[in-house]
Amino acid sequence: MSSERYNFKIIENKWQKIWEKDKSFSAKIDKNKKKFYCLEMFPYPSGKIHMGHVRNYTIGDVLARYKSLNGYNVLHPMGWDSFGMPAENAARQNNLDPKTWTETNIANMRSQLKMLGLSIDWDREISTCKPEYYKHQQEFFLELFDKGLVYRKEQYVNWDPVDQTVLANEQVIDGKGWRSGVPVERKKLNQWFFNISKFSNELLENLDSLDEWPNKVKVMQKNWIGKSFGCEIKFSIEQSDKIDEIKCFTTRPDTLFGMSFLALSVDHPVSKLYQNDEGFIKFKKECSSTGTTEEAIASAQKIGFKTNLLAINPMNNEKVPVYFANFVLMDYGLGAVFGCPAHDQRDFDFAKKYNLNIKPVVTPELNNKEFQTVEAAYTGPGYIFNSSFLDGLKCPEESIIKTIEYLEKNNLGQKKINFRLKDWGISRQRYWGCPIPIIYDENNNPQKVPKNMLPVELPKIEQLEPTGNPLDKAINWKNVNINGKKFKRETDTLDTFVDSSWYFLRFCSPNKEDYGFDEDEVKYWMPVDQYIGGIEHAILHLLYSRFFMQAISYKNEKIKIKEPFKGLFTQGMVCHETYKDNNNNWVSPDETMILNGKRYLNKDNSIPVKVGPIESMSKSKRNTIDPAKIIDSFGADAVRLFILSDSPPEKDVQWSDEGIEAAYKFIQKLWSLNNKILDKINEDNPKNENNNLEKITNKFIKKISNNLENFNYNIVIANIHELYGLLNKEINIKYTKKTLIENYKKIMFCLNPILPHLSNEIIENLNLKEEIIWPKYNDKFLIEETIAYVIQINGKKRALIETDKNIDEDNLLRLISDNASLKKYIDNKEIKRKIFVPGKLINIII
RNA sequence: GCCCUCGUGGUGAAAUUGGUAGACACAAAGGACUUAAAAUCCUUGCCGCUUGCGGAGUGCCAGUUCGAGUCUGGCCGAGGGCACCA
Repeated sequence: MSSERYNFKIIENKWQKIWEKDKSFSAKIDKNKKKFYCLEMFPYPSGKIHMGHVRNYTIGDVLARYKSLNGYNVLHPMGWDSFGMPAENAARQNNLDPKTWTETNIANMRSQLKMLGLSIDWDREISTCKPEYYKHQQEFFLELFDKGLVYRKEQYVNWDPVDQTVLANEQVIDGKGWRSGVPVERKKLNQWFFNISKFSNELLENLDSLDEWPNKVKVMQKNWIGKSFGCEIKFSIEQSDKIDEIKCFTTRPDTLFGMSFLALSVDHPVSKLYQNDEGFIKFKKECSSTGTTEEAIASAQKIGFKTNLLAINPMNNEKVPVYFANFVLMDYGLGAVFGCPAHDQRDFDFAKKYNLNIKPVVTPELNNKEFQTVEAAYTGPGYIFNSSFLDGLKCPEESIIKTIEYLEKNNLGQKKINFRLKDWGISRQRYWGCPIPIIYDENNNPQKVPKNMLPVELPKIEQLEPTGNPLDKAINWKNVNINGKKFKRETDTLDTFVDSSWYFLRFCSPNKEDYGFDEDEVKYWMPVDQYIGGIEHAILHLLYSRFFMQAISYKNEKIKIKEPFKGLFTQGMVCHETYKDNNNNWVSPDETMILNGKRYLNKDNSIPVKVGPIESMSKSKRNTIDPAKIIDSFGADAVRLFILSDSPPEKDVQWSDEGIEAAYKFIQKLWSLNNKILDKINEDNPKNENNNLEKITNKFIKKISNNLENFNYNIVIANIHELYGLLNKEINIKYTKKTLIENYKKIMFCLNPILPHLSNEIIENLNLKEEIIWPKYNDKFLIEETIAYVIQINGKKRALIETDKNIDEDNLLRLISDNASLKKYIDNKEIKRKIFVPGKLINIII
C-alpha cells in the first residue's frame, strides 16, 4: 500500500502546466454545442490578489468547470481593469511610469491567479489601458457621438477636491467621493455626457425580464432610476413683465385646490431676476451652507425667500405667493413645485413657518367635510373635497387621472413621467485613462478626431506633478496640426467605468483590429450567461454596462442583444477578526500568535492583543490574509475547498486558520482513502457483496448536481464530506474491480469542479483513458425498499419504524400496536383520526 | 421617513412542495490509541431524573393546520439601499 502524503506542490504544478500546454480552456465557436459564457468581474491590478478575488474566481471556476463537464462550450476569460487612479498616485509618489507600474502588477497577479488552477482561456486576456483596447473605446465614443448619445455642456458638477476630478452622481456617496471619502464640492465645468437618461424606460422595464438576477439588485436599480408618474402644470405669473409662466412637475395634481404657494429652487432660471437682490444673495448663501449629510438634511429647517411674484392657480384663478425655497432641487423635475400644505409634510412645515393657508382637499372618510390637518399633513388615501368639480373622487385612484384629463383638455398642463436618473458625466481630469477622441478648432468648437488617427494615445510624461490635469500641461501632445489647421486636443480622459462597460464584448473577439468586437462572435457568445461579482457594483458598473449595450444596439439592426448579463450572482465578502494592540493600533493576524487559546503579539508573547469584531478584510484594518502565502502552505485545492465551505456564496464568509487547516486535512484524508481504494481495486473480487456502493454513488451524484445547479456550494462541500465518510466504511465490503472503478470514477468526476488538481491526479492513476464528463445518476439505485416511517402521536414524533416503503396503512397500524414503546400511548385510547402520508409518516390523533 | 433582506446550538450553517429541527464543519470538554507528544478515531445542543426516558426548543406574541423553522397578521432586533424626489 502506497502511503506517502499528498504533495500538492508537485501535483498542482503538474496539472497547471498540463492545462497551459494543452490550452485546455481555449474557447472556439462550435455551433453544434450549447455555449456558456461565464464571467467574473475583472480585477483592478493593484499588485496582489486578495481573498475577495479568490472567492469570486473560485465560484466562477466551479461553475465554468461544471458546465464544461456537462457538455457546454464554455467561454471563461480574464482581463484587467487597468486604468485608474492608484497607478497615477503611485506614479506621482514614487516617480514611476504608470504603465510600468501597471504591467508589473498584472504580471504578478496573473501568476497568482494561475496558482489557483482556474479554467481560464488566457489567450483572450485583455487590459483596458492598452491602446489596442482603448482604440475601440474611442471608436465607440465617436459612434455614440454620431448617434446623438454623447454631448457636451456646462454644468454644475460634483468636484472631488482630493482627487481633483469630477464625479458622476452615482459616485457620490453620502455627499462624499466614492474613492476619496471627502465631501464633494459644486463646480461649474464644461463636461462630456453620455445620454443614459434616454434609455431610462428601457433600463427600468428590462429589469423585469432579468429573472436570474438577485431581486435586491433589481430593486436598487429601480430606485436609482426612480420613475414617477405625474404631470407638468403651467402657472401664469402676475406682476412681472419678464416672465409669464412657471412650470411645475407634480405627482399629485389632484391636490391643486389646496395650493397656497409656489416654491422654486434658488438655481431656477427665475432667480436671474433677483441676482442683484441683496436679500436673495444672502438667502442663497444660507441655502448652500446647509450640509449634505443625512443629519443636516433631516434637521434642516424649511426656509424661503418671498418674491414679489404671484402665481395663478389654474383651477380657480386664486393668486398665491411665489417663494424661493431651500427644499426645492433644480436637478429634479423642473426645479419648481406648488405647495399643498395639507397633504405634503414639507409644504406643511413651510406653511406653518410663513403663516400660509392650510386648506385640506382630501378627507379619509367620504362624508367628513369638517376634516382638518392640524398637527401634520395627511398623505393617506381618501376622497377629494373642497375642490369644486373634483369633489367625491376616490383618491388617489380616480382623482389624479381625472385632474390630468381636465388639465390637458384645457391646455393647462400635460401628463408627464419623470425620472430621477441623470445623464452620465464621463469627463475626468486625470492622466491614466482613455483619452477622449475630440479636438477643438481655433474657435474652440469640438470636432471628432478622424478615424484614421485613432487611437489617440496617451503621451509619455516624465514627471507627474502632485495636482492638476497632466494632459493639460502636455503642450506638445495637446497641440495638433491636421491638414495645416491647428487644433487643441481634449485633455480630459474618460471615467474608468466606461472601460468596464463593454469589456465583456471584447472578450468575444479580443484580437479583432478594425472594430471593438466581431458580430458573429458576439452573436454566438453573448449574453453573458452567468456574471459573478460583488454587490458593491449593483448600481454603478451594472447600470453603465446595461446602458452601453442599449447604446451599441441603438440604430443598429445587427445587434439584437439588449441586456449584457442574463444571470447575475453577487457573492459575499471575506471577513476576518480584527486585532489591536495596547495603543489601539491595528495588528495584522501575521503579527500574532496563539498561546493557550489566547492571542499574543509575535514580538513579545506576554502582550495579549485585543480581539475586535469580525469585519470584511481591508488594508486599513490590517485584517487581510495573503492568498499567495496560503496557497503556498496549503495548496490551491484546500483554499478552494475552504473558501466555499463555510457559508453560502452570496453571504459573507469568515476566514479562519482552523478552517483552512481542516480543509487541508480533508484533502489528505481523501488522498489516503484513494490509496486504500487502489489497493482494494487490485484485490478484484469475483462478485459484488451488495449494491450499497452504487446506491451511495448515485444518491450523491444527484445531490451534488442539484446543489451545484443552485449555487449551494457550501452544501456541496458538506455532501463531499458525507460521501467521504460513507465511502470510507463501504470500502471494507467486497466489490468487483469493475464496480469499484466505475463508481469511484464517477465520484472523482463529481469532485473535479471543486478540487481539479486532486481529482485529475486520482483519475489519471485509475488509467481510464476516457474523458471526464459529468456523471448521470441512475434512478434504479435511488429506490429504497425500506424506510424509517415517522410515527407521530398527536403531532409529536414518538418513534421511527424501519419497514417496507410501500406498506399500507393497516399493516403499519399493526406494527405500531405491536411496538412496545408505542403501546403506552395508544392502549385503551380511542383513535379519533389518522393522517397517513405514504412513504413518509403517520400521525395518530387520540 | 420610504423600500429590500435576514433572525435556527458556543460558532459558521443544513432542512424538496408545510411532514424526523440542528446534516456538514469549526471550537470546547471528555474518552481511546501512545512511554509521551503530534497525528488519528469515538462521544457530547439545552433542562430534568440513574442507564433510558421525559420536557422545552428555530427573535417575541397570536392565527391557519392532524402537523409550522417553512404559510398569515402584529411586534422586537440586525444588515443593506434610497431620501427635502415634488
